Amino acid sequence: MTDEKSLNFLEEIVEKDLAEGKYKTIVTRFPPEPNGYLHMGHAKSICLNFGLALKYGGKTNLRFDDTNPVTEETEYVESIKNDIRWLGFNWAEELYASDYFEKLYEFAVTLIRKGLAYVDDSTSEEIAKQKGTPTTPGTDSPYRNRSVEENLKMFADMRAGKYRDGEKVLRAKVDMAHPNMHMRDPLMYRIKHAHHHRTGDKWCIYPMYDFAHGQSDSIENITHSICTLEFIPHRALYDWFIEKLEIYPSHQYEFARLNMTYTVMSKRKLLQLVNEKHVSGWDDPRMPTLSGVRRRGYTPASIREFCDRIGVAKRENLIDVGLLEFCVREDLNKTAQRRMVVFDPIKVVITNYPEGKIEMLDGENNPEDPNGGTREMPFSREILIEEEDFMEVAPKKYFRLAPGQMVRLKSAYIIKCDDVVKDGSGKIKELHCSYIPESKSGSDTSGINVKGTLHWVCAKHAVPVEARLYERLFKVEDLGDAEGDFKDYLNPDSLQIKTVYAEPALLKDSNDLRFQFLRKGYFVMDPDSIPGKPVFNRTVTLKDMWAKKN
RNA sequence: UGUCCGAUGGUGUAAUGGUAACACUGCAGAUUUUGGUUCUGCCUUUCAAGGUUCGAAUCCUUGUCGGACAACCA
Repeated sequence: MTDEKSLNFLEEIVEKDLAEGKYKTIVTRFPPEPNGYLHMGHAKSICLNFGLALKYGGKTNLRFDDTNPVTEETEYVESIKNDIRWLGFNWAEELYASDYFEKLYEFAVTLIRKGLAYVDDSTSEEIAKQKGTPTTPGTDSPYRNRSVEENLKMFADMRAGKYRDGEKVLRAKVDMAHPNMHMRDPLMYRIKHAHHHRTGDKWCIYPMYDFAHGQSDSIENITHSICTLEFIPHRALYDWFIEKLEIYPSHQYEFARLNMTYTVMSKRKLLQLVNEKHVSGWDDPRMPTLSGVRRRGYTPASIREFCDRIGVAKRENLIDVGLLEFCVREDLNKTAQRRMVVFDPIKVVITNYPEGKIEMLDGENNPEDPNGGTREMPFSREILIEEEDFMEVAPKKYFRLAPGQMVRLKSAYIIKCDDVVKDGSGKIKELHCSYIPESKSGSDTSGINVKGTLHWVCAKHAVPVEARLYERLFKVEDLGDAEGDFKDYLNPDSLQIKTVYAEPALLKDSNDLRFQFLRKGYFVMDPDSIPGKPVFNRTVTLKDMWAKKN
């Protein structure tokens, strides 16, 4: 292989570390907090962490960062595991920060003994005031110089439940004048008499992120701890705890999180959309959650490809959602079986076709796949075509049906439009056409060349199906840039539901749930489907040069 | 008005002192029983000013712009 792909900056670091013998093998981790559903931003992180280990022969742990019992639930643990597996990755070990609570407690005691941590009675408001501001130094807490013995005793009492929530905290003793706000005596432990999804009521003190994450990495011998840019200022603290504790030195590296056009990518905002019922749930096909894009019909391969194409760097970015759509079209074009479905039907009567005759025609399942096989579709005197495929007065480059004009019916015959039948109000009721018997698809001896090919369904055999057509959730490209409430920019037309008419094979001999509705887009069957009432979600439309120009 | 991070076509990402490239988008054309796919071509790029150097997107200085940081969240 000569198609050497250039390395991203993290791959460069890993290769350098490996080459220098710093590590024999690398260990990464994916550390979600089980307080919400995974989204495309997580997919980027998952592909990065698991991808790195896969590429360099290391391993990746799944570690739930469950240090805040108030917001975390087992339900989320299950959905997260499910999403990672769906994406196609396997973790080496399933771990929890809460597994380390006892160890973390010991670490805290160690720091107290070293005079590097103290129990503070200040209220949260007082502590906030002590912190100062980014441009002015903080001030020491009046409790900063308690004796080691007193701190040890009080910390033990905190654990023993002798205090109420918020009454005391454990703080690291670093430097209240540090230019980095995170180094101004950060909190290590807070009191929360809350039930934890794994440890139950065993604990009433819980470590903060900064006192849990790095140490958890260290315990697991994580070599490369990869997180997003906003943790850059935390790195000094991450290193400080590891240094003072003299434990395995994991290292933190930061990359820029994923932003996509026309959507939001924060758990908080996504939760809001769910709670305020702007969408049907976390798995609403318009959501950028993994459960949402899965239901929308995106394939794991297309998402992995997307994550590969967007790259990894440290600069802020806003990825065009069109790239995601490109990736799924690229995948589905090769794999999805073709079916014909008419959305806005207009009846065509083929006047020279025998009444009562039904012919079974063969149609390719997938022209991109030579082994894709064929399916049968009924053809008769009355068929349905798309309303927009006929124009009474056609512009110059219109290849579709118009009075006197000929088109090919896909996998069937060439027809010519002879008559437009209207009702009393002048509305078109049906089209009268004649077909060319010797133009049958596959054995065409007519010698006629037509420019346009239309999809169609047999009127008698058409199966009504519910189609859910999705557009972008928001009206503006860059939500980060938009003034005011992001919900003001919701696209009111992001979901359109309509009854459409499908060829019978859509519901019969199909062993896959993903299809290309010819000339319409890629669709996937929705779990809302019940026997006799199928529902299909539009994953993405086909590229349509004609529509774009008109 | 502090510390830290960043700045390359419309959007992303490369080029690691030696001809600024790849993908997506856009535009034009060819092929096509999907106005799809495929193929071809084109458009468009180094934040600014100084400096180092034979040579700078890359190194140095200053500036400009964007972002992060003051939750008992992660």
